[in-house]
Amino acid sequence: MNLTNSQEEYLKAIYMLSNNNKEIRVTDIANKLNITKPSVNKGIKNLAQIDMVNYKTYGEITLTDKGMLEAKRILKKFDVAKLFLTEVLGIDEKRAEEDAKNIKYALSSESEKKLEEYVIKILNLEDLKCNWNMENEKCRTCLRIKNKKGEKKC
Amino acid sequence: MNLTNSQEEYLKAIYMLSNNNKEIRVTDIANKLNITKPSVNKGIKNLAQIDMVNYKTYGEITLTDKGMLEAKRILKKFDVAKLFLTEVLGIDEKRAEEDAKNIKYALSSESEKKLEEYVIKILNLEDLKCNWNMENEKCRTCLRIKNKKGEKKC
DNA sequence: TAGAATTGTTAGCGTCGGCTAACAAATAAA
DNA sequence: TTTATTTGTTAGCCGACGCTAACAATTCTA
Repeated sequence: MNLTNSQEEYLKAIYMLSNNNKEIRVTDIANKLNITKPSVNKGIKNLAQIDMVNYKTYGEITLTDKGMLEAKRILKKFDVAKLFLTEVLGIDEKRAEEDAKNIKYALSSESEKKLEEYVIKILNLEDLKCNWNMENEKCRTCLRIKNKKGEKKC
Repeated sequence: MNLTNSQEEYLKAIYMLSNNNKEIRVTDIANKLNITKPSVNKGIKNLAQIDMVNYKTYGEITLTDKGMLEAKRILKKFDVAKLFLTEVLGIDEKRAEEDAKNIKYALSSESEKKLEEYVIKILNLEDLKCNWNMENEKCRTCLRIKNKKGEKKC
């Protein structure tokens, strides 16, 4: 498939926004990614061409099945990198998110797998199947509300 | 300064090649980075403009003082990332170098610092001031030949 | 429902960083 | 020293991905 980092960021943004149960608009993505609407427009058309998003002029933006799979793969990588940065290295969340965004693209799937195993081991977790969506305080997988004890998994 | 990843790779390549005590030519860099000579030519002219390398048409390519500082900073980051991947995660060297190349660019200096501290702690090292240059089997800092026991530092 | 505000699109620009094709300079060999 | 080989440069193309300016469609509101 080989998406660019920019394309991955679009898919990630759409996926995260899709938790809010409202139509996703160009403006939402532009705000989330801090880029202009024309850039988003171009990027989305681009992703529609490779069948990652459903989109037609002035229409709603949704992920295709293919796009959804990719988005989940991307988010997983991002989550693993962020978790490592925050929980293992002790980096603050803002900084960690910024770095994880780029690290996720740098990590081969092999390294990601190893990093995930490492994080699980070090933090004494059972697994990382469930990750918290920091966006809306729900787990991305099971959609339960994040508890107040700051637990890392469901 | 804010160099691009491509620019960092040029500086890193020049620095590593400069251990061989022979004139660095466009071809050397092209071979090392696996890109074409015209691309290198453009890249080097670019770096000369921002005073990172000394270069004039058909001439030798060397790092300026500024370029040397940057190169060392870049290599350090790369080394830390690679060491983490190989020694902590157990990733094979080829893969680790490929990933570290990109990770080094993704890491903020803050994350790099924390990662370095972490690697030092986990591997029970005193420090990372001396790193092996895997290219020519000499330590980048003290230039001693790598010993056969596979020691990680001088 | 008409006009204002918001949202979305198009066109075109600029930079980065590769590439090929073609040629020029330098070096090596006959 | 003349030719062949290697090395380096120039010109120009292309895709990715931002941007602004201008305009079009849609939606909100008075």
